[in-house]
Amino acid sequence: EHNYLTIIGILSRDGKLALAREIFDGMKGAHVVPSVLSYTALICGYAKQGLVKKALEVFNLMRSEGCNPNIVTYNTVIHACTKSGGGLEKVVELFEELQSKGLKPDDITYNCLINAYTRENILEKASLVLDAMKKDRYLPNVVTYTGLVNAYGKTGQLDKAEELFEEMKRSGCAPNTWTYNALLKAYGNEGLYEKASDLYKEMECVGCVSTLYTFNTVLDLYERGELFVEAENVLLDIQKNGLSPDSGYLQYLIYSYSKADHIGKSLEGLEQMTSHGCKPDLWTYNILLDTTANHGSTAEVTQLFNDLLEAGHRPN
RNA sequence: CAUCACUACAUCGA
Repeated sequence: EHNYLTIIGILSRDGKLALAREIFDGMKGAHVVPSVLSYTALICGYAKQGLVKKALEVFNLMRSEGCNPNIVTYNTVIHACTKSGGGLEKVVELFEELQSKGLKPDDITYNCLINAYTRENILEKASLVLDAMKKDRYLPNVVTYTGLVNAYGKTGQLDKAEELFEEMKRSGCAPNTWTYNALLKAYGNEGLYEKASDLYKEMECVGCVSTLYTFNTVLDLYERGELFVEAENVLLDIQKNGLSPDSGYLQYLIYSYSKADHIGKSLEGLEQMTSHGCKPDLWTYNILLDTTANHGSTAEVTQLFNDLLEAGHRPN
C-alpha cells in the first residue's frame, strides 16, 4: 500500500485526479486495503482542485468502509471546506465532531480553523480560536502568525498586524519570507512606502530569502506609489538573486510608467521585456500605443504598431 | 511527497 500511496500522493499533487482515482480503485481491485493515509491523500487531491464535493464523498466512503479518519484527515477536510467558501458551519461542525470522536486537535487543526474565520473576515472569532489554541498548550507557529498578519493587514487593521508581528518575534518565533510578504503587502495597501522599504531592507538584514513572490509584492507597491527608482532597484535585486522578472510585472512596470507619462521609460521597459526573453502581449502594446498617441510622436506610434504586427499580434 | 499561511495587471471609444 505504501507504493500505491506514494503514487496517489504525487498524482494528487499534480492535479491528475482521474488517474489518482484509478490507482486508488485499482489498489482495492488488487485486494490491498487502503489505509487512512491513502484515503486522506485522495481527499487532499480533490480539495486542491476545488472539488470539495468529491473530497467529501471520499470522506464518507472511507467511513462506510470502516476506516477511521484521523486528525490529519479531519484537517484536510476542514481545509477543503474552507476553500470552497461558505463552508464555515461545516468547518465548525467538523471541529466538534472530531473532538466527540476522541481526537485531539493539533496545531494544524487550529490553524485551519483560524484560517476559516479569517477567510470570511471574522477576525474576532479567529482571535478567540488563537486564545483557545494557546490554552490548549499549542504555541502559535509561523503559519498561524502569518495568516493573522495577513488577515489584519487585508482589513486595514495595521496596528493589529504589527502587534502580532512583534508578538511573534518576542515569543521566539522567527518570521519567514511568507510573513514578511504579508506585512509588505499590508503596508502597500495603506500607501506606507517608507515602512515597506524599511521592512524590505530588514528582510535582507536578517537573512530572510526573498522569492519572486516577495519581489512581485514590492514591485507592485513601488509602482503604485510611482517610486520608480526603487522599483528599478528591485528589478536589479531580482537579477542578483539569479531570478528573472515575471513578464506580468514588467508589463505592469510599463503600465505604471505610462500612467505617470514617462514615455521614454515605458519604451525602455518594452526593450527590457524582450531582452529578458518575455514576449510583450497585445495588452502591453495597447497601453504603449495609448500613451504615445496622447503624449508621444507619430513616429513612435507607427513604430509600435509595426512591432506589434511583427510580433504576430492581431490588433483589436 | 497524507493536512495549514503570503502577490499583481490595464488601455481606446460614446
